[in-house]
Amino acid sequence: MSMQDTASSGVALWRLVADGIERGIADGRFAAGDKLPGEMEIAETYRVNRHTVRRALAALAERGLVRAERGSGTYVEAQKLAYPLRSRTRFSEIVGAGGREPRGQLIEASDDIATRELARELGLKAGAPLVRIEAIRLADRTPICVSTTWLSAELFPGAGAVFAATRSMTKLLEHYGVRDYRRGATRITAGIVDATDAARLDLALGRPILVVDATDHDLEGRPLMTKHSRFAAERVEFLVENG
Amino acid sequence: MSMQDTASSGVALWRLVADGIERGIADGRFAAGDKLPGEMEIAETYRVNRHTVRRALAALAERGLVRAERGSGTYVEAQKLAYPLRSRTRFSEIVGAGGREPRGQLIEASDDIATRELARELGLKAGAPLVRIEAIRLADRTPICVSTTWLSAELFPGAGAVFAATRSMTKLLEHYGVRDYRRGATRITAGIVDATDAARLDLALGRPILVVDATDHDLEGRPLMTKHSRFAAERVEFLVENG
DNA sequence: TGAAGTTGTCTATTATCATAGACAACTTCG
DNA sequence: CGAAGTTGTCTATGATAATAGACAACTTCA
Repeated sequence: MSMQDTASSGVALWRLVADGIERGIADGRFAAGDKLPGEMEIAETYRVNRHTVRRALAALAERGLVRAERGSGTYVEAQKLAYPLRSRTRFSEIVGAGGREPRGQLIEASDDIATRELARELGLKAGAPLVRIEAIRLADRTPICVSTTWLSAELFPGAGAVFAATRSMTKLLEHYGVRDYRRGATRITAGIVDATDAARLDLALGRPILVVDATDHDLEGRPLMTKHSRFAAERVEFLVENG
Repeated sequence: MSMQDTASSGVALWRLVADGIERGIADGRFAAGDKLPGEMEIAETYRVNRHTVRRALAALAERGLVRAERGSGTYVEAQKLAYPLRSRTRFSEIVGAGGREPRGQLIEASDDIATRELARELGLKAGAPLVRIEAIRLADRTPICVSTTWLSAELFPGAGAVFAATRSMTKLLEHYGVRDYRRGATRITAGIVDATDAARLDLALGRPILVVDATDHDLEGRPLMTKHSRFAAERVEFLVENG
């Protein structure tokens, strides 16, 4: 198989190889710390040139998923991010606990108007002015999730700019004097990634995603913000703790 | 966006455009007979060169999904294949009823050994010799499903060669003197396509598939063959008729 | 120490991807 | 008819994708 001698599918060969290896890591065939097969062996199993394998491994290494050691082999770096769903959920703490570096980045901030549903979640009237923040969160260099967050524009004026500077929801709330907050009910569903999120999460089109809807409250129970998050299903594992 | 000025994702631009249009057809934004937007307009919405759009449309036209009319426009040809699940289910009849030409093709035939589960379905002992047939079914030039079929090697010796010649399970059974057969219980689940099936079905990696497991019996209730089929979810719609 | 196996780097070639511009051929509609 | 809009075809250019072969640099292990 190659881009030259068969009808092209529009998907580069190295991407097929990279996806195959990533799937192997995701489903446990290659565990964290494991040594991958040699480049030659991978090339033979996929019936592909060794350079094509190297392109695939380079893409995975660039995301921190594998690490090559000259003369020795290529090793699996990452594992599924264990993501406990607790009342006090902080992305940075969860990622940091796994020894990885949390990062956040603003994609877009804009003004919005509360739908009836958003208003109910936030304890506002329908039509109330909102700030809508579209952000992506990464562990090391691997995108984990994209979130759409809505806050009251009256309570948090200029929230978009503050998030762009701090890159953290926790610090954003601190900026407005909120010292602590808790997560309310969380709804989890699954779906297929759309083209926009696929590009943001560096996911192949149509891969499964975990969809999480949740609203955070301050310690008095007043709603602060409501979120709609889409997680790359193959990179994260939710842990629900009973009790 | 282009292959040149951004980090490449390993998926060709024309494929993204083609997938977008096909999704539009699948979810009803473009109905059968509808005129698509002009090539220029599509190019603008995807921010892509017109030639790239033409490449995408050519791929869809080659599969019979759209039809271009010079000077007029490009029109949607296909619609989801309505696939009724009845006791007497024949792929060729279902496809023919929709005015499309059914095709079947052998991918691979090999000997196999009955697992406990396969043996139970076929009324054999575990370890009994089987013939395993891997086949793909198309409506016109669009792949609809890939099936793995197991038959008893003792009852149907050389079944692989017969299927390769006849390209039809019904004719294969006729060759061995089976004049009619009925479908037993059918189990339907969903999943994500793997790389092998994705290539066979001309599906993007990770797209949803409908997984059907079923066993066919002769009129006396003796099991003939058991199947494991994977349908491209976006091209087919199962109809379950009550009664 | 030395052989075998591994990743890293280099050159080279061919096909595909994407863009750009121009014009022909055709349909639709006023 | 004639203008506007559509698909079809041509040439051209630069960047990627994939293959092939060779050799260096390094690690592991007997």
